[in-house]
Amino acid sequence: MPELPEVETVRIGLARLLPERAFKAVLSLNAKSFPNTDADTREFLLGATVVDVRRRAKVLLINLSSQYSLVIHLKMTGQLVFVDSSDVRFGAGHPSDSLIGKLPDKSTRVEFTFEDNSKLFFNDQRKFGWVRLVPTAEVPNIDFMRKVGPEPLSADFTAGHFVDRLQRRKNTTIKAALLDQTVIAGVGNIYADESLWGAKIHPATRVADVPVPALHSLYTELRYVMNLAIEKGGSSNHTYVTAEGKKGSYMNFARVFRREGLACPRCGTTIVKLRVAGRGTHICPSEQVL
DNA sequence: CACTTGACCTGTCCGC
DNA sequence: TGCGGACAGGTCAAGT
Repeated sequence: MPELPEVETVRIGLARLLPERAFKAVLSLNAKSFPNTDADTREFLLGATVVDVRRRAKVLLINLSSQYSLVIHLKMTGQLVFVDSSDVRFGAGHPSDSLIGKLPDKSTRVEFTFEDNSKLFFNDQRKFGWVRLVPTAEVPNIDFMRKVGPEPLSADFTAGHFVDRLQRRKNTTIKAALLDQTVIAGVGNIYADESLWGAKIHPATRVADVPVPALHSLYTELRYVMNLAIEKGGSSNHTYVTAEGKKGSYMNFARVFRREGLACPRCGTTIVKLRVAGRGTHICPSEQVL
């Protein structure tokens, strides 16, 4: 799923497209994706306008004029795609790899319609993702929000904070610690592998056994790959698309992720895939050793 | 408390 | 072609 850079890319798109639009209708096609309780929806969603669109970790927050917020987690296969009113009616004229003009489809779980007849589709093949309507003041009290760690790209997040927080998980592997959302927010499988390759750390290394200078290098590499990925519109392996229904291009810049059998860009050794922390994991076996 | 594993779903790919 | 199993960008609950 969308990791921090993908969610941030969607946020940037929605922040450009949604503010000041007013909700006119909502259709929930899967109760687990959006448990639409008619009374609340009618009172706090319909007629409300979008104030702004924010992100915390991998969660999107669409703040409404009603003092409620749509809280959205895309999990593995979620998509939020905005379709303008002219495209809702005509659809054609878009590139064949664009979803615009093809929605709703069989993965559509929620369909929002605005007063001007433009639409926002929540698509999610695997149904792990969710949309909730929550009082804005209650958002910080959601379990996930209380437990989630600091934003790795924020200006005040230092290498010192990064090292301190990772070392709280000293007996697990460095990859499991990176993926733990309570340690650092927003890191997922792609950028864990990419940053560990950058810092030349084997993902299965016990946190306590990673030298502090290597953790400092990991901090720099993680911020580098995540910023680069945001610049490239995220990584599209399979289902991920931006709010405009377009794919991101970071996978063209990936050094190890999903590149097993290909050459390491630094030393030419063949990249291998293994399993660490229950996840598919990609490394250069010459440069990342236990 | 720290850590690991399976469950949640649908779709695709790979080997027989 | 069909069928079973493994796997896919994330989190939880339940287990040790």
